[in-house]
Amino acid sequence: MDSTHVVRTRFAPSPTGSLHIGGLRTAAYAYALARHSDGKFILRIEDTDQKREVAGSTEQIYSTLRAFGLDWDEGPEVGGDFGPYIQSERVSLGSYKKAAEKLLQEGRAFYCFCKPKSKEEIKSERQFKIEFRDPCRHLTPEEIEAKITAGEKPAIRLKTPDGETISYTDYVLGKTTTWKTDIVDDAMLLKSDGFPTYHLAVVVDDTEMKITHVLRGHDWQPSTPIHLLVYKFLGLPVPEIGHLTDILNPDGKGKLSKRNNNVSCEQYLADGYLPEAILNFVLLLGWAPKDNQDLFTLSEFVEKFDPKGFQKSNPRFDIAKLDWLNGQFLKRQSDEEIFSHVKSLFDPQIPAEKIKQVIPLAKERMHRYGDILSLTGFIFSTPQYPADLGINKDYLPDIINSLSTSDWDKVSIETSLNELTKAKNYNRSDFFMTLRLAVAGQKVTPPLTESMIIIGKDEIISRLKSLT
RNA sequence: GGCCCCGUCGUCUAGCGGUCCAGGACAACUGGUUUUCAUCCAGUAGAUCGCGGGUUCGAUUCCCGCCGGGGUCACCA
Repeated sequence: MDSTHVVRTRFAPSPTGSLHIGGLRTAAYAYALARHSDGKFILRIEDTDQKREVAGSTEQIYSTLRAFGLDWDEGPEVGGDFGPYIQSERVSLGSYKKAAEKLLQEGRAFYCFCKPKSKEEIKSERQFKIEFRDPCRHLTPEEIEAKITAGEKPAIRLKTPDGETISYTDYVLGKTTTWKTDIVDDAMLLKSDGFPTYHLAVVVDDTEMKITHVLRGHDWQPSTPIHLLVYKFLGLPVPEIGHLTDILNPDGKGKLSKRNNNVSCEQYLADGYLPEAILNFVLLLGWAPKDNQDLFTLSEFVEKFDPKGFQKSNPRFDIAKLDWLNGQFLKRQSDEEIFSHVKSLFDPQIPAEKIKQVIPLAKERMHRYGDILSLTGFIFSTPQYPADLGINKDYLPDIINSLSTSDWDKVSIETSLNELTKAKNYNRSDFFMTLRLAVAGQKVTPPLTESMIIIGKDEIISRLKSLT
C-alpha cells in the first residue's frame, strides 16, 4: 500500500478528569477506522488550558484506554515520529506561533488586546452573539506598537473575511455544509499567554502529525468553519472531518450529563462491568453494522468497521443493554478469570478455595462481577432474613426431618426432598421456594442443592430451626 | 434568537423507489427446560416509518415546508 495513503486517526482528549464514556466511544471509532485499514491510531493530549487540567488525569486516561485494549501506535509513553504528543510540550516547537505569525503577515489574522471574559461574565451575560467582528481588527500599526511597548500582551485572532463561503463534506454525516463567513467569528487563535487555542492547535497538530481522518464530537461542528478557514489561509490540505453523534440522557433531554448518570469509564469498570461489554455497548451507540450484529470483540469490530455504519441521529444512553452484554461476556470467561476479578470483593477471611467452589454456581446468574456477592453471600454467613420473608412455615418441620436423616450429597438430598413432596403432595414450586428462602433469605440464588452442600448440614438444619 | 445537525417499535437499529400491511437485538409479556429463582430455548405483543405538501405508475426511501429533538454562539476543549 502506498504509504502516503495510510489512514492516520487520533484521539485527543483533554486531561480534565476521568475518561468520559463518550470519549471512549470516540477513541474506539478512531481506533477501528485506523486499524481496519492497517493505519495508525495516535493519542494526543490536549492540555493547552493549564487552568482546567486535573492532576493525574493523563495517567488515568492512559491506563483506562489500555484497559479497553485501545493501544495507540504513536503517542505519549510509546513515542512516534511526530512527537511530542502532549500539546503543551509542543509549544516550544514554535509551530503554533509560526502559523499565527504567517497569518498575521498575510493579513489573515490580527493582534487583539481585548480583556478576556471571565467565566462569570460569560455566564451572566448569556447574550447571543450578534457581532462577529472584533474591534481590534481595525487597530493601526502605530496603535498596536504603542500598546505592546506599554506592556500589553497581545493575543492573535483570525481575520475572518466577509462575503465569502466555506464548506466541507462531513465524513460521518456524509453531507456537505456551507457557511457564510459573515457569521463566522474572528476566532481566537493564539492566547496572550502564548498558548494556542483549540482552533489553531488542531489544525497545526493534525497537519504535523499527518492525520488523515478527524473524528470528534458533534459539539465541534459549529466551529468547523473556523478550522476550515485556518487550513485555507495556511495553505494546508484539509483532512476528512467527521462529527459523531452526541449521546443523550436516557430521557432524551439534553446531552449525556454526569448530573444523573455515571459517565466515567473508570466508574463502570469499578462497578464490575467488563471492559469488553462497556466498549461493545458504546460502540452500538452511534454505529451499526449492516447485518445488525450486536456482540463484538474489539478485533471483530475492527474487522467489520465501516464508516457507512455511522449513525446520524443522537442515541439515548439506555443502560439496559449493557447489563445483557455484560452477562454475555461474563459467561464466556473461565472460572479462573472470574476468580481473579472477584476475589478482592470478598471478605479476606473467606478462603480462596471456597470462593472458587462457588463461582461455577453463580456464573450463569451474574450480570456483573459484584453480583456474586449478593448471589452467594448466604453461603458464607447466615443471611439477614427480611421481616416479611413470606414463607410457608408448615413445610419446615418436614424439611428438617427429611434433611436430618439424609446423607449430604446431591442425589440423597434431592431424593429425600422429592419423596417428601410426593408423600405429602406438596406444591413443588411453593415448597422449593420456601426452602430457598429459608436457606438463603432471598429468591434468586445459585442452584439450591449445591449451595446447601457447601454450607453444610448442621448449618442448614440450624437455619431451618431458627425459622420455625 | 442566529447558525448547524437530526427525526423508523419503549431503547439501539436494518432498510439506500416496488423484495416492507417494515426485519433484528435489548427491555416487556407468555410458554417450555430448570425439583424452585436466574440462565437457556420457543413464542407474543410493540412503528398509521414526526406532520403536510409535492416528484413518480409507485414512496420509509427523492424534494420543499412545518413541527419536534439536539448542538453551538469563551484568550475551554
